Amino acid sequence: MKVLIADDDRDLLNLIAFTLTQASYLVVKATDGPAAIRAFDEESPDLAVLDINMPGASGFQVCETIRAKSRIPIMMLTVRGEEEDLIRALDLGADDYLTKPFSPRTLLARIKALLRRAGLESSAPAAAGRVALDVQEHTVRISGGAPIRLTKLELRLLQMLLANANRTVSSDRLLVQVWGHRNSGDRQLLKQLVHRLRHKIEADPASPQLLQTSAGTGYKLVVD
Amino acid sequence: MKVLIADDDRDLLNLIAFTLTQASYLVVKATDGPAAIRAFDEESPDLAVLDINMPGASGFQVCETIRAKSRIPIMMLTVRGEEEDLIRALDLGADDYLTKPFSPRTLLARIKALLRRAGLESSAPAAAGRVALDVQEHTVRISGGAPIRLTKLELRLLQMLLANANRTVSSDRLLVQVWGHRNSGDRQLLKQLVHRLRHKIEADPASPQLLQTSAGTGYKLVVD
DNA sequence: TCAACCGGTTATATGGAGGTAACAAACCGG
DNA sequence: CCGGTTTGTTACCTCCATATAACCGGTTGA
Repeated sequence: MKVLIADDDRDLLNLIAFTLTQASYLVVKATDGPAAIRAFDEESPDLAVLDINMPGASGFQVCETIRAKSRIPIMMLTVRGEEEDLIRALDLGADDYLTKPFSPRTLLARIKALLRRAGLESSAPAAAGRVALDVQEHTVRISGGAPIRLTKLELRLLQMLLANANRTVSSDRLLVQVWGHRNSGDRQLLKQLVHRLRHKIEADPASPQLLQTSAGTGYKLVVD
Repeated sequence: MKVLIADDDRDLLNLIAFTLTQASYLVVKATDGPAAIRAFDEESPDLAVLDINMPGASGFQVCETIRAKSRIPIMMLTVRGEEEDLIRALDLGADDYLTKPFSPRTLLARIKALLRRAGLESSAPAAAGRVALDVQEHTVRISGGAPIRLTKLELRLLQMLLANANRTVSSDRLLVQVWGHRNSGDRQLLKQLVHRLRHKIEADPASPQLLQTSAGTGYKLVVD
């Protein structure tokens, strides 16, 4: 689990980095807005912690930029007494905020909560019905069969479908969740991915039992 | 395994000492800064636990003094709400911190973690299945064969993999654990290290039985 | 009826990840 | 200071996941 932290206060940055590292997160640091955006592009973190007051681009701009490309959870940091900032931050798509000063432990707890909410929680081996997903090993087992190895994208897709087991997920949502950006014009990618995944997990890929199509909307994972 | 504890609160000191003694550590006690430094010089402990607020020299000074002479793991104790202290402590080279109040059990767990990280773990020579690691001697034995000498990095890599035997460990995590910092862009180092280690421990390095790669994720040690 | 659209399939190009080798730099004990 | 070992760096190769494109059949609605 990789976390991007952006704050121009180097001491605070290091303290946060240390705390998260101890909790076995991977940390990517940035001390100003442009660096944060660069780090986001290069490292593709799973979560971002952004200070609002930073030189270069403000936390707002960083938040907006990231949101334009990705749906990862974003937590904003602000100083007490500037609550109106928060409204703007949440408008721009931030998921949570924390008011300085805060204890490292608090930050850690909130980060865990965010990740849990985003369904990215590291440990939990997600499972529903006959589909058992092992995120760490990148494998699925269907009806207790042999583990099937999945690629990164296949795993993401299954994660999303599994999180909404037995319910249709729209193609647009899947595109955003799996690829992070992409306009919904890019359906070809999803078609391909579904096709490949079916060949891996379906007994008869021509008539899918698990990964079914919901015509005109999207796909659903039927787990019984 | 010898542990130095410095805290001016005698009750807490005794509680910690008792806990550690029960866990079969040797304990050296000090109730102020100068005593702590003296004890360090005379007893050469393997790890130090330092309260930040102490009469005489503060925990900071003690930390600095010890760091100037030694690389033993240092854990700082502080009271809740003084997080800025931690920044300074970590700057001075402390390895971990704990906020009072804490449970003895927590302290013990963190101490063990520190020792493990430093490769000083007292407990049983790490082993799982056919892989037996002797951390002191920097050697492995595979299926009871002859001991194989390992370099520092090889040892650490193997330690990490052994600690998660039969489970995939992500490349990013391995990089952080083995090299300590590093941007995760530096996968080449890991590739090389894996390559070298395979040539040492695998019967046929071209088709690894022990140190297997999990494509797109990382590596795992299969010990059966 | 037919054109537009949707979903499935196949084929091919491309880029990144991992393996290997060779070499350079740093380290270390004598 | 020397020689060997360990670690870091660069380059190249291969393979596979992903991206891109084209084609097919079915459905729908003008």
